[in-house]
Amino acid sequence: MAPFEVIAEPTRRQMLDLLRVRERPVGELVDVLTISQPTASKHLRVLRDAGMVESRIEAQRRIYRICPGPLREIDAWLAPYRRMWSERLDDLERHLETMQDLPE
Amino acid sequence: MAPFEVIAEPTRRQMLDLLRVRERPVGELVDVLTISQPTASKHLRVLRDAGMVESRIEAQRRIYRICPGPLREIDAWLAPYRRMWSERLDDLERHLETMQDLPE
DNA sequence: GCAGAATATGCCTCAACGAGCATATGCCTG
DNA sequence: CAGGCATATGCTCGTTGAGGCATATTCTGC
Repeated sequence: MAPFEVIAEPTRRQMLDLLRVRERPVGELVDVLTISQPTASKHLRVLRDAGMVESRIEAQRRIYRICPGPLREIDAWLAPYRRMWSERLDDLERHLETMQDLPE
Repeated sequence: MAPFEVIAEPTRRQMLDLLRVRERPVGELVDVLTISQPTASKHLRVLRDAGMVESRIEAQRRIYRICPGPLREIDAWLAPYRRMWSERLDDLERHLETMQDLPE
């Protein structure tokens, strides 16, 4: 599944947001997000297949941690648009300067 | 439709990429992307409802142009992860410096 | 080895989405 | 105002994805 589709799912974004803070076992994600355990496992499967998380085994638990790498593809696609905001911001700044020079 | 779901569709991302360069009529998007005209119109509808494009009428044509605003939501979500790459890059740099200090 | 905890998987159902096709709408020209 | 061009919409169908539930798997401690 492509990175863009992976993060289209709100629950998966929340999972990444939680794992970004610190690594966590599945049960903790289930508790915090109040979702069923199978649902959590399936979303984690998708995230793992997409290379966005890794899991480590600790006793009966699987501790998941984030791998932000694949998100760079999204960031790369977004980059040109980010420049557009900056340009528009520059336009705004110039406009404000003009307003200062020529107060109506 | 949420911005994340809108850009999950490859054709819609291509449309945005084309409109980012310059505004274009529907027919041009149809030709460049080699998709059917109804398909193009439907995707443009989704993009318009999401506030990512605007259309202007010129004779029988509708000229579409980009409105990058809603993409900022995606960029905002992505920002913390972008910081993670920077940190890792810093780690790599420190590691390389250490290698220089202690060549094995 | 067994009971139980933690997680993964399989199967089913339902809803949503995208494409194709036909058709409607709007506008311009002769 | 008729005919044609450009675009939008409606309908249908096939596919996909997410959740619920039951069950399989794996590990631990006794």
